[in-house]
Amino acid sequence: MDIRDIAAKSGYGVGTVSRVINDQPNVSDRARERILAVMAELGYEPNSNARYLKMRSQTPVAVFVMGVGNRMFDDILGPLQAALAREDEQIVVTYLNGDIDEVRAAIDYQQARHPKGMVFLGGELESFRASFHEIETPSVLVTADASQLGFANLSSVTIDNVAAARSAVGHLLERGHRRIGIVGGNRASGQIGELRLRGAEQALREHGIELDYERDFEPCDFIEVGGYEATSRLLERAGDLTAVFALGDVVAFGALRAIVDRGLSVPGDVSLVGFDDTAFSQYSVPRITTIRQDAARLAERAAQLLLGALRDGSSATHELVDFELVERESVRSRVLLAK
Amino acid sequence: MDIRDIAAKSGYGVGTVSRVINDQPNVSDRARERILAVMAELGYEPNSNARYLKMRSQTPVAVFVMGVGNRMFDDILGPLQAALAREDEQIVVTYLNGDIDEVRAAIDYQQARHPKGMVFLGGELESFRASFHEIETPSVLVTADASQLGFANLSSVTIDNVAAARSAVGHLLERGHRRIGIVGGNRASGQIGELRLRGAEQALREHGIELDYERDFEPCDFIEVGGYEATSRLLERAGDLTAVFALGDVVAFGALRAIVDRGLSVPGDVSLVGFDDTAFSQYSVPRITTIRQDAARLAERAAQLLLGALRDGSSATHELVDFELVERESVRSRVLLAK
DNA sequence: CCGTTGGTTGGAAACGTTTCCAATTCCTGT
DNA sequence: ACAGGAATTGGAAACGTTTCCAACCAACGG
Repeated sequence: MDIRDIAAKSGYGVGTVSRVINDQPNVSDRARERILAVMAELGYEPNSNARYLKMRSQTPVAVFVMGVGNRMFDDILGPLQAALAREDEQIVVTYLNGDIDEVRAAIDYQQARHPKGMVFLGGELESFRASFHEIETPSVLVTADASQLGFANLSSVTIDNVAAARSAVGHLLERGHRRIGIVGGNRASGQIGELRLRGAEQALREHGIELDYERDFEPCDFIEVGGYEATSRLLERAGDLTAVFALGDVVAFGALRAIVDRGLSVPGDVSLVGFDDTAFSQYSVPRITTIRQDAARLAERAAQLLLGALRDGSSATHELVDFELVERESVRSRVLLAK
Repeated sequence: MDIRDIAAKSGYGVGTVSRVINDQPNVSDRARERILAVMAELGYEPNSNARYLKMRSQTPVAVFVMGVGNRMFDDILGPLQAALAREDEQIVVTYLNGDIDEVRAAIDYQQARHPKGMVFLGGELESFRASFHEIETPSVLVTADASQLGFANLSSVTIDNVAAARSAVGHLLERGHRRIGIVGGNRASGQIGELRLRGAEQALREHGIELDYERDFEPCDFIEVGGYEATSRLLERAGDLTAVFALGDVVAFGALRAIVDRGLSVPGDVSLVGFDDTAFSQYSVPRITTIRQDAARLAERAAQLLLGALRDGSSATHELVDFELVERESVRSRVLLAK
């Protein structure tokens, strides 16, 4: 069934029918009413391919989730989809784990279909420096800072990861901790781990401590098992740690387990701070002190930025949203002994 | 840039170019080679809208996730997308929470775009009985049993939820528990909660216990906060419970917190069994005894079923995959006193 | 040398829309 | 009653493919 069938049956021309479909002006109420009635009667649905072909509008917005298993991204995805759906934009999601070639292939594949827009959640973007500069499709990075990466053509939404990590580690330092280990982040997770690490380093330095990467830092993927194994290794070689800062809640969750499995208690023996404020840290035993970044808000802003670019062609922007340290039960104060 | 540009530049006709693009026979090697070269040189990408328009093939596979926040679904989504991507099928995801009208609107919306296929994760399908019978688009239900729901036209993949729940509660009973509370499941979560509840009921009955729905059961959404609140209420009114069976791991995670917040210990005072085997139960403190259903396998089978219907028009099937009770640390045996 | 066969090839038609332009109708003020 | 403008309308062209059919060519057997 065709737009022509509707035209014929309603007694109007295809042009008029098309105008009705697209809610355009210059259609008499009588015509609109009649056409709508016929469409309803025949159960007509416009063919989206023909439509998109003509309008040279494109396939849906492509979303890349780089880091399967990072619950934080799952929390962002729902609100993102909802916000975009409100404006009638679909998303096509591609889940990727770190492997660079796989990521590149996936991006090429999606680019080839000329998506209207693109959204990147997490991931290591550095190695796409070359190709990313040429992206003209409206795109937004969530959870990574496009301007810092040097992509002037891409928008982005993040919290200030450096400041947030600094406040997390600062919290530990204020509570008297001096031997602080750090877990999480690696090449595949890219900038985000790096920034948080840098923030941690700064906080330590402000207290006159130089981070020993070999001993007190252990990288890992943002998944539970990564956090578990990394923390086990860390504790193995640096048994005197009194606190651990996990670069993500998923990691923290694994870390908590690892600490307990060594027969230590949180926060009794080791204090723990996470990052993201996912359900993990809210409901685990003990509840984990963490940095809240509001997934819904991040998603909402990302959607607005993308929509802006889509609709008005507004240019690339970097946007910061607030974070907050939320104190829970996983940090214990240490009395500092006089030296 | 056009297929015509390629034709012109290569010196062949558009028909031949099209045949090359689609890997069809009846093209000389010389022609194929030349055309491929020109395509590469010009960086040509066929327009998928024009293509689909002509081929009357359709938009991507639509996936509905009914129950935002149920981590089990997040675990399925990645592998599902990967399996489909291997066969060059895209998915567009819609996240929904329970509200029936919202769900109906979303399904209508997607149906109108004539997706190639549809996949439903979870959700309450009962109220779609009327409309679901008319679905001709190849579709598969993951986590719900189409045949039991009476949808002969839809495929589905599940574990045997009844048997699994029975073995979970059976496990508790064997360990000497007699006062067992149940949390999770509600109208919006549909069949899945019902089936598990039924399994639990059976196990109890086999031990001569009749489930008191008013006292020992508390429904809730499959999210952490739901589990927390439901369990709090349950414990409030039935303080003598020695074990809790949560109908999903997310719920179990909230339940664990609720139990601890009442000053009770798991498994010291109250034993806990979950369902799904997500990362929650694997890494929480204590680790939670649960029913493993293999998300990757579920996803893989769902993809195959859908692909089968897409490619060979194979008809709707219901498939069962294995489950397994995995014993961890959240259940303690009770010595039964002689009565 | 010619009719036949089978593999190549070109090009027109069709897919179902939107958009533009010209034509028509309807008002309005005089 | 009529000119002039605005609102409405119809229809052709275009979007970028695939597909079908007719045409071509080379090889081959008689």
